Amino acid sequence: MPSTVSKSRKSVTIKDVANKAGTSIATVSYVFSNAERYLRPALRERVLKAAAEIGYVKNAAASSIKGKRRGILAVVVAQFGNTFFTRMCVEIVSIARQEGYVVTLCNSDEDPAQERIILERLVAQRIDGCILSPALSLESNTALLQRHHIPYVILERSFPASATRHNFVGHDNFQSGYLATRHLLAAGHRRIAFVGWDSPIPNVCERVDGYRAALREYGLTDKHETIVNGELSEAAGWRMAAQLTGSACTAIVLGHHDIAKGALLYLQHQGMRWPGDLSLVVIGTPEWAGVLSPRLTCIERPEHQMAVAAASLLLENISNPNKQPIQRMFTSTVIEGDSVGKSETHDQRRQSLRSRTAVSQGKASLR
Amino acid sequence: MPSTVSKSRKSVTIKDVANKAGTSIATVSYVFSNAERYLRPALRERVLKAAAEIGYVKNAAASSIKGKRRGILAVVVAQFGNTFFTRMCVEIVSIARQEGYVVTLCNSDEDPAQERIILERLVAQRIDGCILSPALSLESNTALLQRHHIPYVILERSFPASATRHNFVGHDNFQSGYLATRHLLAAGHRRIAFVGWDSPIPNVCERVDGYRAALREYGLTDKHETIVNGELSEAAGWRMAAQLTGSACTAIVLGHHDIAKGALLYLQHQGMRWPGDLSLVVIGTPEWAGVLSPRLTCIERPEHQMAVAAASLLLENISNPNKQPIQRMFTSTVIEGDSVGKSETHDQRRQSLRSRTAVSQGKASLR
DNA sequence: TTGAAAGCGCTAACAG
DNA sequence: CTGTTAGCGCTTTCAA
Repeated sequence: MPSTVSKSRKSVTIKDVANKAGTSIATVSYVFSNAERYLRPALRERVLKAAAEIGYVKNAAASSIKGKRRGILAVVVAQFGNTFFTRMCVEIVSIARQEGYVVTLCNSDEDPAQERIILERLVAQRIDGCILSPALSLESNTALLQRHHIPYVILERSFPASATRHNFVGHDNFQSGYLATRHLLAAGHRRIAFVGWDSPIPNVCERVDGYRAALREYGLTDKHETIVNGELSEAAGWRMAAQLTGSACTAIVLGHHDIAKGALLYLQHQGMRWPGDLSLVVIGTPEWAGVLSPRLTCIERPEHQMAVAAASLLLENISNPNKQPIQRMFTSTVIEGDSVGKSETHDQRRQSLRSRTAVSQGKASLR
Repeated sequence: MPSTVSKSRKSVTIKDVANKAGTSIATVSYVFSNAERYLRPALRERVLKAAAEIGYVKNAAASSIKGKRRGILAVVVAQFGNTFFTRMCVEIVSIARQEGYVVTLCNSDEDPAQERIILERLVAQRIDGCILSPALSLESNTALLQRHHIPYVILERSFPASATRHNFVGHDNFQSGYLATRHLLAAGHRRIAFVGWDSPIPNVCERVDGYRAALREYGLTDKHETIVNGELSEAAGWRMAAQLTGSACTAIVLGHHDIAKGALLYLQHQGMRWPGDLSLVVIGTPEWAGVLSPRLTCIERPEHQMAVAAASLLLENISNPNKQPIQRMFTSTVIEGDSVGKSETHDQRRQSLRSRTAVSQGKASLR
């Protein structure tokens, strides 16, 4: 794979600049990498001028093998097309640039083996740091980063066990599932389905746990649970929605936006309307949620805060590699749309509300 | 900015492997970078084993200063959040990985100065090649790449003048505007508005030209043109849609999906329905186009083909730097939704159709 | 069949 | 104040 590059002409080096400016390569090096060192302003100018004339740009690769930082960060995600990650990437890239880094974005496509290859390639590049959203809870991949002393922060996908050994930034999946469900419960719904994603990563399970916890809080047992899972695709969403139409459910928590899209398509296909025929809450904020009419009620994860936190944490760890790893967990909020209607079990609801703590975000907006 | 990195422990090098395996660094180097050179299988094995044990990974940066390729490609786009570019990026990254490259994605945010900084940083990294979607038709930025002999291909954003001097992959913006408009004309509409983006890049103008050409083909003069432009934002889309409601227009070509979103929001806010009150065609394929009901009719750009073409062209140019630059232009297609209805000027339309060439894609789907 | 040694472009003591 | 010089990790003659 690594073949020789047939450079037509050699690229201009520090030596060329030195010749042109009539000085030594050391001086040129100082001009470009050591602001402290005092140089006669005239000399400095001469070097700069010479460099500009012949178009010199310092070779960061050569510089890095002498112990200087590389100027490259990496972000490795499992679902690059997922807007949740895309948005965070945009943010991270922009923060990194302000600090003088370029960032390499990689997509493991939910495949741990791919992830391994990518990480090895990144280690080969001796990147300065890495933000990783692991495809699976594979400790062996983070071990690789550790062995090469590459600072990293785990984003969103968590390691159940040894959490405190890693820097971590994520959002509370349990709380997302809980919030979505409570929102529907507060609107009076008692038969609520959860449409999820049959995944090896823990995130989804946590959302289901949140769903369950909310039901329990309203005194509902597992007889009231309706949980369907499928693979992560629109087609699966369509299928699962179809599966649900026979059921007694009056509301659905859509656990992932891709699945939500398929489900919605099915509902429209069947001529069903929301919130009339079915109340809906989706976990995530797909672009289309606000364009649909009636608008969808969403659970918004704090993408911006998470991106900022991940980037800062990484940058801190680069400047101080001995820093203790820390974990930061963010919570989601309800973005009210018009897809949640009052259920017929209206009276029950009022009782519920009275007997419990205030459910501020649970106010259903009725269109 | 480029500060020293305080490496806690030095990373493992070729020398460590040589020691461990009881051989010379030359041999280790051959094992890892020259498959041709014959080595006693036993020795090769010994080296491999030693390397695995101490976790050696070749330093690509050091390797590159001896003339080996870097293993890094870059993609620089002007609107990273734009799904059109995001989708192509995903594709390009995946092709590049198969060839052993990691890719650095950068976002110039439509700012030529940012683009300049980014490109300088990439040159400093001595990347092997670059796919660039320029913020503006700034030749000076491509000149930088040329001076450093970095192969590149221009993506989508074209240089009007010296086109043949660059590798180029793009789609025909004129044709997109034309197709959208003709689709509406064929459905009988005669008062068609074009909602565009007031941009310095030529793409948008080309779309408007296509719009005009289609009108002319149907015998309509500039008195029938309604063109509104604003900045590139949802808010502007909303405003422009508002501006249009008073007009006599029965159909709108939405020139960009961000603007389309704002416009749609406005129409919904006003309680207007499509295609009943207004027929719509959007240039681009936003995710939400298929979720809306009725679905939006879209002009789809061949993102996949473009990404493949750009990546292959770049890879070809890397292996053969003296290759003549080539230009590849792709065309769009109509994705029929249900947002185009027959206009009242139905009779005019039939006449038009008879007197002209067949307008195959112009078949309106009536819901 | 292998290894010694001369660099690649750059940095940083250390002299002058 | 500036330049000489010894490497950084790796590749590649060239000699053994």
